Amino acid sequence: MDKDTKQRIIEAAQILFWEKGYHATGVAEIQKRAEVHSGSFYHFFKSKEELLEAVLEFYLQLLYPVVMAPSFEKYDDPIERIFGVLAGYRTQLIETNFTLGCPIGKLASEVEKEQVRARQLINANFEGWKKHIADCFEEANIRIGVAHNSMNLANLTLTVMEGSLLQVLAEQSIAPFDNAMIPFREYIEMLYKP
Amino acid sequence: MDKDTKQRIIEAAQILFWEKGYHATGVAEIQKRAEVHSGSFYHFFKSKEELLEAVLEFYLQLLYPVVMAPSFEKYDDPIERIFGVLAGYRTQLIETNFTLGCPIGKLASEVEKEQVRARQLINANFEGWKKHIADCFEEANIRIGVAHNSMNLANLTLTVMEGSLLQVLAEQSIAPFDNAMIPFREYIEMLYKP
DNA sequence: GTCTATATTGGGATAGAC
DNA sequence: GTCTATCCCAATATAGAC
Repeated sequence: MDKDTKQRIIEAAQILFWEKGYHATGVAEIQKRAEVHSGSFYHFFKSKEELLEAVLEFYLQLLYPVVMAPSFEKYDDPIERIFGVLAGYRTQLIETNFTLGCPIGKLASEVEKEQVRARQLINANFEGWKKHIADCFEEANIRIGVAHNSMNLANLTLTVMEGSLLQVLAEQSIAPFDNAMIPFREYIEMLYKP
Repeated sequence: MDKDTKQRIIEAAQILFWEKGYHATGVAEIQKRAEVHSGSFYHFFKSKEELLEAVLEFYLQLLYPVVMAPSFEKYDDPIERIFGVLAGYRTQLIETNFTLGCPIGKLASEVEKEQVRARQLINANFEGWKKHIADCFEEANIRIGVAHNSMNLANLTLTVMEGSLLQVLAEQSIAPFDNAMIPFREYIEMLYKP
């Protein structure tokens, strides 16, 4: 059975915003991809911005099952889980020939201060991401019997991920990601295997 | 004496692209800010994209004198020079109430694959930035008598800077920057003071 | 809820006099 | 090199029948 119309629009917008960005994607293009006409579109969303908010809410739903779960199910070790999540972004970049990085990061750089709700949702996505990663660091603390600030480490992890993805997309090469991972991993291992 | 028209256009575009981004800035807005009419604008630039390229070339000129020099002149120690450059971004964020981050990073996230020349110029800016920072790491190697991969460390530095700025602008708080700096600095000091 | 047709604005860009 | 006026199209959004 077909997904309902509203969800088809959200998913069409999601992929287009991810590929090209919010401003560069036209409503007409979203309608075409979703196979929906203008009347239906504006029946569900009163504006493009409202659709953006729906997309960001959808990302919030996808965060655990799509971003975290594959790595969390593959690995038991909490540190491996973290690097597994990062490896997921790496794979995505390679498989899409350096087209798809982090969709939240992309939108974060385009959303303006006035778009209050969209900003809140971007922050909720970042916070959720960091929370899942911080939980891993926390578990590593417990297992290994040390005490590092797990939320700060999660913050650094997101920082390294976003910063290297920006360069990967600019350079169209995986090198900045791999080159950042080496010292980042070295640092984390130093903390947990002193 | 007034700056010439072409330069006034470039500088108007530079600040607007920095504040709002490339897509969100209209040519009419640039003309107004530069106090130039449409005829003059298109006398100098055949398109908005060509102007973007001129702005990126201008950034290449500003890289050393504006971004690097203030810190390089303030500090003699190469590692302090690096953190001084990073502190410059921090100051800019605070003083502009979290409006102005890294202009190249902002443009990097908006420019599409097809904008070949603009992409090259973005990469040239990133490469130049990393080269200056790598030179500092290299000098630290020599002074301290160790051997770390200075270009990889410069890559990590840019990564941490860009990744944390993205979060700072999203959250409208300096915390992600400061929280990333702590472990980053700890890592660098560990390399050079083992 | 969906369709076609259309309103309306603003975008980038051009024409041609001066 | 600069001015005013304007073109052209794409953009978001709406109207109203079905």
